[in-house]
Amino acid sequence: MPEMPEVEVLRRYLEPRLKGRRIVGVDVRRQRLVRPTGVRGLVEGIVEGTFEAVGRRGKHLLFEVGKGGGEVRSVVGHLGMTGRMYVDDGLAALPRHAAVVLALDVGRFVFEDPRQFGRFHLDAASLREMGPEPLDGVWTAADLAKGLEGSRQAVKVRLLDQGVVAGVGNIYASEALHRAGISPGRAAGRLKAVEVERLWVAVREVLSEAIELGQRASPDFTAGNDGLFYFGSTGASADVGERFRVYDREGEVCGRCGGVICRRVQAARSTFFCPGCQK
DNA sequence: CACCATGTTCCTTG
DNA sequence: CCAAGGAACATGGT
Repeated sequence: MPEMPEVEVLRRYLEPRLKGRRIVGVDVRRQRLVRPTGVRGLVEGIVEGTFEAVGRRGKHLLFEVGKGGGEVRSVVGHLGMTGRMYVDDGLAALPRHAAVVLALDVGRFVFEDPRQFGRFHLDAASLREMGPEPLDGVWTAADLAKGLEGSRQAVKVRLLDQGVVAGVGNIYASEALHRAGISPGRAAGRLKAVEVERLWVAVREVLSEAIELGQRASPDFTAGNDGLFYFGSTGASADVGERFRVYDREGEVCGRCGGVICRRVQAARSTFFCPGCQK
């Protein structure tokens, strides 16, 4: 469930449930997810530590674990495509693809990930080349212009580069371009200033509205259920149909211009757009 | 069986 | 150097 809005909603769910909890056991059940730190490094780094905060950087979660004496270790968590995290009372059976399970002084933290593209490690290097946060009040349209200028890459592909702006993924890239009325195949460096401005507004709106929707959806984080998930799940599924204006809507009518929504492939990912109102 | 999937990295080719 | 395309990772849904 991974783009920035879903990660942020998850962060808001996790932080109050983890803050102050002590880690009494670390059970790594899928070793590939703790690379490059490794099982021993992770266990030694956080066991007997206490969660002090849960932050976020782009699509990464940052678990601040205090080890006493003022020492703090940052666990970097990434959901990949299919990762989920929740806190429960530890009584239910673990999901089939449980990857990392933390026994807490009260309750249990579970990270599961069927495809195992996610990460849970102590390596901060993965955060270093990340671009600005889109909603932190610091990122400006001029910053976006700087990220696009000189690039002949398609603007849709450019938006997926986490160094341009952190947290935009395949769904919200399509959504933002539709909202801005910009065709996804345009060369990034050839957008006019007014178009960059529209895109900047659209990125921020699309992301912040998704966070609000996720907050309203009263997520149910039981083991087999994830109310934040995009499709086909229980929980917020009633809202899902209205969430996206173009994503996964090939052949449907565009709500803005009445045209037909198209799908094309860019950088081996599906892009959805309306040729009628995206120029 | 075929094809698709919210992410990221690596490799090859032009 | 840049851009694009493909494969890889591993599993599940339709």
